[in-house]
Amino acid sequence: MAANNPSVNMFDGVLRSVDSPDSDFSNHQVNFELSDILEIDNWPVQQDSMFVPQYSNYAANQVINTDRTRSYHEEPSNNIGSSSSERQEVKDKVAFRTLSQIEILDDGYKWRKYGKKMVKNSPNPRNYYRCSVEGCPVKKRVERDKEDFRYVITTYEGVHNHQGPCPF
DNA sequence: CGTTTTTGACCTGCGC
DNA sequence: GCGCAGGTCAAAAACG
Repeated sequence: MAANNPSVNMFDGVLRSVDSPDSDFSNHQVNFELSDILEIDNWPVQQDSMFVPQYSNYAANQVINTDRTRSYHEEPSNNIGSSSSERQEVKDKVAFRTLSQIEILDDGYKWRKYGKKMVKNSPNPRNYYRCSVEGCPVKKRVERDKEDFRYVITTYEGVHNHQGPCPF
């Protein structure tokens, strides 16, 4: 169901964090250093905050394609027997697809891998990462697209507790 | 020597 | 209730 046409539009979609105007993502915008190959002008500049990961580690001839936009909130369905429901805040879960050879996308944060799993219906494993900063609930899930091995599907979950360790 | 990766085991939700 | 599939833990190895 995923449109496998990698050579067409560079930026088919943009990742934006809904309902989080001052999400931690917003102050984490980084300009791409790949302006040679990326048509920045085609970037569909959207409203409020959008999250532009930092692809500084990419080779110069890599093609970035942020394709999918998905974000939803996990709302409390029914808390059975949970008296002190720790339903503190909504969980931002965003997933996007990136055309890249490498899967470790340096987005400025430090991640610690805590699991790997082979998923059914896909020959590729799925890697589970967690933000190295203690107390930070952000998790990240990286897997290759089963249709196109050239794509990497990254799923962020949660909002960072801390200021992003921006090395620049 | 501290931090991260690796990897199998364990846990849990869900469908049958 | 059981089995499968996805998600997490944790101990040991690997790494810088």
